[in-house]
Amino acid sequence: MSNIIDLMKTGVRSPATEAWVLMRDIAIVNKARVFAIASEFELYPAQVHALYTLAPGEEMPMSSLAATLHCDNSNVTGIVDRLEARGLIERRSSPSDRRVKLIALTPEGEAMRERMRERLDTPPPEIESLSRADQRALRDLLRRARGDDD
Amino acid sequence: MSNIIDLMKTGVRSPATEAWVLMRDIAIVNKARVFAIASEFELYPAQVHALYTLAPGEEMPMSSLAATLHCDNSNVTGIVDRLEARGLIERRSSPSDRRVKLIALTPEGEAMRERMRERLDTPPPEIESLSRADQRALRDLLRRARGDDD
DNA sequence: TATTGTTATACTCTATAACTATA
DNA sequence: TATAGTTATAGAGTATAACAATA
Repeated sequence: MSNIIDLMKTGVRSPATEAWVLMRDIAIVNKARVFAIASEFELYPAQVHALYTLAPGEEMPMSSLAATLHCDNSNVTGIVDRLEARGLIERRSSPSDRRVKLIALTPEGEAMRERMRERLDTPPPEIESLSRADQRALRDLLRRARGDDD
Repeated sequence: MSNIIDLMKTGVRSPATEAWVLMRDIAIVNKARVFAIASEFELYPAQVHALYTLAPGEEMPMSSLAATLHCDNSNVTGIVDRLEARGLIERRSSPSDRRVKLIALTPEGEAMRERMRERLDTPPPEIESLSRADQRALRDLLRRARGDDD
Protein backbone atom coordinates (compact mmCIF):
# COMPACT_ATOMS: atom_id res chain seq x y z
CA MET A 1 0.00 0.00 0.00
CA SER A 2 1.64 3.20 -1.15
CA ASN A 3 -0.28 5.13 1.51
CA ILE A 4 1.72 3.47 4.24
CA ILE A 5 5.01 4.19 2.55
CA ASP A 6 4.05 7.79 1.96
CA LEU A 7 3.04 8.11 5.59
CA MET A 8 6.38 6.84 6.79
CA LYS A 9 8.13 9.41 4.65
CA THR A 10 5.95 12.36 5.49
CA GLY A 11 4.96 11.48 9.03
CA VAL A 12 1.45 12.01 10.26
CA ARG A 13 -0.95 13.80 7.97
CA SER A 14 -3.02 16.75 8.98
CA PRO A 15 -6.79 16.24 9.09
CA ALA A 16 -7.14 18.52 6.05
CA THR A 17 -4.62 16.54 4.01
CA GLU A 18 -6.08 13.20 4.99
CA ALA A 19 -9.60 14.43 4.20
CA TRP A 20 -8.42 15.63 0.78
CA VAL A 21 -6.66 12.37 -0.06
CA LEU A 22 -9.70 10.35 1.03
CA MET A 23 -12.00 12.59 -1.00
CA ARG A 24 -9.83 12.27 -4.08
CA ASP A 25 -9.69 8.47 -3.74
CA ILE A 26 -13.48 8.28 -3.55
CA ALA A 27 -13.92 10.71 -6.44
CA ILE A 28 -11.74 8.51 -8.66
CA VAL A 29 -14.81 6.42 -9.44
CA ASN A 30 -15.95 9.38 -11.52
CA LYS A 31 -13.09 8.79 -13.93
CA ALA A 32 -14.03 5.14 -14.31
CA ARG A 33 -17.61 6.18 -14.98
CA VAL A 34 -16.63 8.68 -17.67
CA PHE A 35 -14.68 5.91 -19.40
CA ALA A 36 -17.59 3.46 -19.14
CA ILE A 37 -20.10 6.03 -20.39
CA ALA A 38 -17.82 7.10 -23.23
CA SER A 39 -17.48 3.54 -24.48
CA GLU A 40 -21.22 2.88 -24.03
CA PHE A 41 -22.24 5.94 -26.06
CA GLU A 42 -19.39 5.48 -28.53
CA LEU A 43 -17.72 8.75 -27.58
CA TYR A 44 -14.30 9.70 -26.27
CA PRO A 45 -13.85 11.01 -22.72
CA ALA A 46 -13.15 14.51 -24.04
CA GLN A 47 -16.42 14.43 -25.96
CA VAL A 48 -18.29 13.33 -22.81
CA HIS A 49 -16.78 16.25 -20.91
CA ALA A 50 -17.72 18.66 -23.68
CA LEU A 51 -21.30 17.40 -23.76
CA TYR A 52 -21.56 17.56 -19.98
CA THR A 53 -20.12 21.07 -19.90
CA LEU A 54 -22.84 22.46 -22.16
CA ALA A 55 -25.96 23.44 -20.24
CA PRO A 56 -29.31 22.61 -21.88
CA GLY A 57 -30.79 25.65 -23.62
CA GLU A 58 -27.63 27.73 -23.30
CA GLU A 59 -24.94 28.82 -25.75
CA MET A 60 -21.22 28.82 -25.05
CA PRO A 61 -18.36 30.29 -27.08
CA MET A 62 -15.79 27.75 -28.23
CA SER A 63 -13.09 29.54 -26.28
CA SER A 64 -15.02 28.99 -23.04
CA LEU A 65 -15.30 25.32 -23.88
CA ALA A 66 -11.55 25.20 -24.45
CA ALA A 67 -10.91 26.77 -21.04
CA THR A 68 -13.19 24.28 -19.27
CA LEU A 69 -11.60 21.33 -21.04
CA HIS A 70 -8.09 22.61 -20.28
CA CYS A 71 -7.06 22.52 -23.90
CA ASP A 72 -6.25 24.80 -26.80
CA ASN A 73 -8.85 26.40 -29.08
CA SER A 74 -7.51 24.37 -31.96
CA ASN A 75 -8.42 21.11 -30.21
CA VAL A 76 -11.99 22.23 -29.69
CA THR A 77 -12.46 22.56 -33.43
CA GLY A 78 -12.01 18.81 -33.88
CA ILE A 79 -14.05 17.83 -30.82
CA VAL A 80 -16.91 20.09 -31.94
CA ASP A 81 -16.60 18.80 -35.52
CA ARG A 82 -17.19 15.23 -34.38
CA LEU A 83 -20.03 16.02 -32.00
CA GLU A 84 -21.68 18.13 -34.69
CA ALA A 85 -21.32 15.31 -37.22
CA ARG A 86 -23.17 13.10 -34.75
CA GLY A 87 -25.95 15.68 -34.53
CA LEU A 88 -25.43 16.24 -30.80
CA ILE A 89 -24.43 19.93 -30.91
CA GLU A 90 -24.54 22.79 -33.39
CA ARG A 91 -22.49 25.89 -34.16
CA ARG A 92 -24.21 29.26 -34.24
CA SER A 93 -22.81 32.64 -35.15
CA SER A 94 -22.66 35.22 -32.41
CA PRO A 95 -24.78 38.24 -33.31
CA SER A 96 -22.55 40.58 -31.30
CA ASP A 97 -19.15 39.41 -32.58
CA ARG A 98 -18.93 37.61 -35.88
CA ARG A 99 -15.58 36.06 -35.02
CA VAL A 100 -17.24 34.06 -32.22
CA LYS A 101 -19.06 30.77 -32.72
CA LEU A 102 -21.53 29.68 -30.08
CA ILE A 103 -22.03 26.00 -29.33
CA ALA A 104 -25.40 24.65 -28.22
CA LEU A 105 -26.89 21.21 -27.62
CA THR A 106 -29.40 19.88 -30.15
CA PRO A 107 -32.49 18.08 -28.79
CA GLU A 108 -30.64 14.79 -29.39
CA GLY A 109 -27.62 16.16 -27.55
CA GLU A 110 -29.75 17.26 -24.61
CA ALA A 111 -31.32 13.83 -24.35
CA MET A 112 -27.96 12.08 -24.40
CA ARG A 113 -26.50 14.52 -21.91
CA GLU A 114 -29.39 13.90 -19.54
CA ARG A 115 -28.83 10.14 -19.65
CA MET A 116 -25.14 10.66 -18.95
CA ARG A 117 -25.84 13.08 -16.14
CA GLU A 118 -28.12 10.66 -14.31
CA ARG A 119 -25.32 8.11 -14.21
CA LEU A 120 -22.59 10.59 -13.33
CA ASP A 121 -24.58 12.15 -10.50
CA THR A 122 -25.48 8.85 -8.83
CA PRO A 123 -23.54 8.68 -5.54
CA PRO A 124 -20.96 5.89 -5.33
CA PRO A 125 -21.37 3.04 -2.79
CA GLU A 126 -19.03 4.72 -0.31
CA ILE A 127 -21.51 7.57 0.18
CA GLU A 128 -24.62 5.40 -0.06
CA SER A 129 -23.26 3.22 2.73
CA LEU A 130 -23.26 6.11 5.21
CA SER A 131 -26.19 6.59 7.55
CA ARG A 132 -28.71 9.25 6.59
CA ALA A 133 -27.41 11.45 9.39
CA ASP A 134 -23.83 11.06 8.13
CA GLN A 135 -24.94 11.82 4.58
CA ARG A 136 -26.53 15.06 5.72
CA ALA A 137 -23.49 15.94 7.83
CA LEU A 138 -21.22 15.31 4.85
CA ARG A 139 -23.39 17.44 2.58
CA ASP A 140 -23.39 20.30 5.08
CA LEU A 141 -19.62 20.16 5.52
CA LEU A 142 -19.06 20.21 1.76
CA ARG A 143 -21.50 23.09 1.33
CA ARG A 144 -19.48 25.05 3.86
CA ALA A 145 -16.23 24.02 2.19
CA ARG A 146 -17.48 25.43 -1.07
CA GLY A 147 -18.51 28.61 0.67
CA ASP A 148 -22.25 28.19 0.33
CA ASP A 149 -24.33 29.96 2.94
CA ASP A 150 -26.31 27.20 4.61
CA MET B 1 -36.33 6.06 -11.01
CA SER B 2 -38.53 8.70 -12.64
CA ASN B 3 -39.07 10.02 -9.12
CA ILE B 4 -35.39 10.72 -8.83
CA ILE B 5 -35.27 12.28 -12.26
CA ASP B 6 -38.16 14.56 -11.42
CA LEU B 7 -36.51 15.54 -8.18
CA MET B 8 -33.28 16.35 -9.94
CA LYS B 9 -34.99 18.38 -12.60
CA THR B 10 -36.75 20.48 -9.99
CA GLY B 11 -33.44 21.05 -8.26
CA VAL B 12 -34.14 19.00 -5.14
CA ARG B 13 -31.48 16.39 -4.48
CA SER B 14 -31.07 13.75 -1.84
CA PRO B 15 -28.32 14.51 0.71
CA ALA B 16 -26.22 11.66 -0.71
CA THR B 17 -26.49 12.96 -4.27
CA GLU B 18 -25.78 16.53 -3.32
CA ALA B 19 -22.80 15.45 -1.21
CA TRP B 20 -21.44 13.45 -4.14
CA VAL B 21 -21.88 16.30 -6.64
CA LEU B 22 -20.22 18.75 -4.27
CA MET B 23 -17.36 16.34 -3.64
CA ARG B 24 -16.84 15.81 -7.35
CA ASP B 25 -16.82 19.54 -8.01
CA ILE B 26 -14.17 20.10 -5.35
CA ALA B 27 -12.10 17.15 -6.56
CA ILE B 28 -12.00 18.62 -10.07
CA VAL B 29 -9.06 20.77 -9.01
CA ASN B 30 -7.06 17.57 -9.02
CA LYS B 31 -7.46 17.33 -12.77
CA ALA B 32 -6.15 20.86 -13.25
CA ARG B 33 -3.20 20.01 -11.02
CA VAL B 34 -2.33 16.90 -12.99
CA PHE B 35 -2.30 19.03 -16.15
CA ALA B 36 -0.09 21.68 -14.54
CA ILE B 37 2.31 19.11 -13.11
CA ALA B 38 2.47 17.22 -16.39
CA SER B 39 3.47 20.34 -18.30
CA GLU B 40 5.94 21.39 -15.61
CA PHE B 41 7.74 18.03 -15.62
CA GLU B 42 7.37 17.69 -19.39
CA LEU B 43 5.20 14.62 -19.12
CA TYR B 44 1.71 13.73 -20.31
CA PRO B 45 -1.17 13.22 -17.86
CA ALA B 46 -1.16 9.47 -18.47
CA GLN B 47 2.54 9.38 -17.62
CA VAL B 48 1.89 11.32 -14.40
CA HIS B 49 -0.78 8.82 -13.44
CA ALA B 50 1.51 5.90 -14.18
CA LEU B 51 4.32 7.39 -12.10
CA TYR B 52 1.94 8.14 -9.24
CA THR B 53 0.46 4.64 -9.37
CA LEU B 54 3.83 3.00 -8.79
CA ALA B 55 4.71 2.73 -5.11
CA PRO B 56 8.35 3.40 -4.18
CA GLY B 57 10.26 0.19 -3.68
CA GLU B 58 7.52 -2.01 -5.12
CA GLU B 59 7.11 -3.85 -8.40
CA MET B 60 3.91 -3.97 -10.42
CA PRO B 61 3.01 -6.11 -13.46
CA MET B 62 2.20 -4.14 -16.59
CA SER B 63 -1.28 -5.66 -16.64
CA SER B 64 -1.99 -4.17 -13.18
CA LEU B 65 -0.83 -0.79 -14.42
CA ALA B 66 -3.18 -1.12 -17.42
CA ALA B 67 -6.10 -1.88 -15.11
CA THR B 68 -5.36 1.13 -12.90
CA LEU B 69 -5.03 3.46 -15.89
CA HIS B 70 -8.23 2.06 -17.45
CA CYS B 71 -6.54 1.24 -20.70
CA ASP B 72 -5.42 -1.73 -22.74
CA ASN B 73 -2.17 -3.62 -22.19
CA SER B 74 -1.00 -2.47 -25.59
CA ASN B 75 -1.14 1.18 -24.50
CA VAL B 76 1.00 0.54 -21.46
CA THR B 77 3.82 -0.66 -23.69
CA GLY B 78 4.20 2.85 -25.15
CA ILE B 79 3.73 4.69 -21.86
CA VAL B 80 6.31 2.47 -20.18
CA ASP B 81 8.65 2.85 -23.17
CA ARG B 82 8.69 6.64 -22.80
CA LEU B 83 9.07 6.65 -19.03
CA GLU B 84 11.85 4.09 -19.31
CA ALA B 85 13.59 6.20 -21.97
CA ARG B 86 13.54 9.09 -19.48
CA GLY B 87 15.14 6.87 -16.84
CA LEU B 88 12.19 7.13 -14.47
CA ILE B 89 11.14 3.47 -14.39
CA GLU B 90 12.57 0.12 -15.40
CA ARG B 91 11.26 -3.21 -16.62
CA ARG B 92 12.21 -6.37 -14.72
CA SER B 93 11.44 -9.98 -15.50
CA SER B 94 9.19 -11.80 -13.08
CA PRO B 95 10.99 -14.80 -11.56
CA SER B 96 7.75 -16.72 -11.09
CA ASP B 97 6.21 -16.17 -14.56
CA ARG B 98 8.46 -15.33 -17.45
CA ARG B 99 5.60 -13.85 -19.48
CA VAL B 100 5.20 -11.09 -16.92
CA LYS B 101 7.25 -7.90 -16.81
CA LEU B 102 7.40 -6.00 -13.55
CA ILE B 103 7.67 -2.21 -13.52
CA ALA B 104 9.53 -0.37 -10.78
CA LEU B 105 10.59 3.22 -10.13
CA THR B 106 14.26 4.11 -10.50
CA PRO B 107 15.78 6.42 -7.86
CA GLU B 108 15.20 9.32 -10.28
CA GLY B 109 11.58 8.20 -10.72
CA GLU B 110 11.08 7.99 -6.97
CA ALA B 111 12.39 11.51 -6.51
CA MET B 112 10.15 12.92 -9.21
CA ARG B 113 7.13 11.02 -7.91
CA GLU B 114 7.73 12.40 -4.42
CA ARG B 115 7.79 15.98 -5.73
CA MET B 116 4.58 15.35 -7.63
CA ARG B 117 2.92 13.68 -4.65
CA GLU B 118 3.58 16.66 -2.37
CA ARG B 119 1.73 18.92 -4.77
CA LEU B 120 -1.11 16.51 -5.48
CA ASP B 121 -1.72 15.79 -1.79
CA THR B 122 -1.93 19.45 -0.77
CA PRO B 123 -5.56 20.17 0.18
CA PRO B 124 -7.34 22.72 -2.03
CA PRO B 125 -8.52 26.05 -0.57
CA GLU B 126 -12.05 24.74 -0.07
CA ILE B 127 -10.83 22.30 2.57
CA GLU B 128 -8.23 24.62 4.08
CA SER B 129 -10.93 27.21 4.64
CA LEU B 130 -12.84 24.93 7.01
CA SER B 131 -12.35 25.22 10.76
CA ARG B 132 -10.09 22.65 12.35
CA ALA B 133 -13.13 20.98 13.92
CA ASP B 134 -14.84 20.76 10.52
CA GLN B 135 -11.68 19.38 8.91
CA ARG B 136 -11.55 16.61 11.52
CA ALA B 137 -15.29 15.93 11.12
CA LEU B 138 -14.87 15.71 7.34
CA ARG B 139 -11.93 13.34 7.69
CA ASP B 140 -13.87 11.09 10.05
CA LEU B 141 -16.90 10.99 7.76
CA LEU B 142 -14.77 10.10 4.76
CA ARG B 143 -12.95 7.40 6.73
CA ARG B 144 -16.30 5.86 7.57
CA ALA B 145 -17.46 6.24 3.94
CA ARG B 146 -14.45 4.29 2.78
CA GLY B 147 -15.15 1.63 5.37
CA ASP B 148 -12.13 2.26 7.57
CA ASP B 149 -12.59 1.22 11.17
CA ASP B 150 -11.91 4.34 13.14
C1' DT C 1 -5.84 -23.51 -24.67
C1' DA C 2 -5.25 -19.30 -22.18
C1' DT C 3 -2.44 -15.32 -20.83
C1' DT C 4 1.33 -11.44 -20.97
C1' DG C 5 3.27 -8.26 -23.47
C1' DT C 6 4.53 -6.52 -28.20
C1' DT C 7 3.59 -4.86 -32.84
C1' DA C 8 0.59 -2.88 -36.50
C1' DT C 9 -3.20 -0.05 -37.66
C1' DA C 10 -6.42 3.56 -37.38
C1' DC C 11 -8.44 7.15 -35.03
C1' DT C 12 -8.69 10.74 -31.34
C1' DC C 13 -6.40 14.01 -28.28
C1' DT C 14 -3.11 17.70 -27.53
C1' DA C 15 0.17 21.71 -28.22
C1' DT C 16 2.39 24.82 -31.36
C1' DA C 17 2.54 27.72 -35.23
C1' DA C 18 0.68 29.90 -39.30
C1' DC C 19 -3.49 31.57 -41.39
C1' DT C 20 -8.44 33.98 -42.03
C1' DA C 21 -11.82 36.95 -40.78
C1' DT C 22 -13.19 39.85 -37.92
C1' DA C 23 -12.70 43.58 -34.10
C1' DT D 1 -2.82 45.38 -33.38
C1' DA D 2 -5.38 41.92 -31.08
C1' DT D 3 -8.71 38.10 -30.88
C1' DA D 4 -11.77 33.75 -32.30
C1' DG D 5 -11.62 30.06 -34.78
C1' DT D 6 -9.45 27.08 -38.50
C1' DT D 7 -5.82 24.41 -40.67
C1' DA D 8 -1.40 21.90 -40.69
C1' DT D 9 1.81 19.26 -38.32
C1' DA D 10 3.80 16.17 -35.05
C1' DG D 11 3.73 13.41 -31.11
C1' DA D 12 0.98 10.96 -27.50
C1' DG D 13 -3.15 8.34 -26.00
C1' DT D 14 -6.58 4.64 -27.09
C1' DA D 15 -8.94 0.27 -28.85
C1' DT D 16 -8.77 -3.69 -31.78
C1' DA D 17 -6.56 -7.46 -33.89
C1' DA D 18 -2.71 -10.45 -34.84
C1' DC D 19 1.46 -12.35 -33.00
C1' DA D 20 5.40 -14.71 -30.06
C1' DA D 21 6.64 -16.54 -25.80
C1' DT D 22 5.15 -18.76 -21.89
C1' DA D 23 1.95 -21.03 -18.76
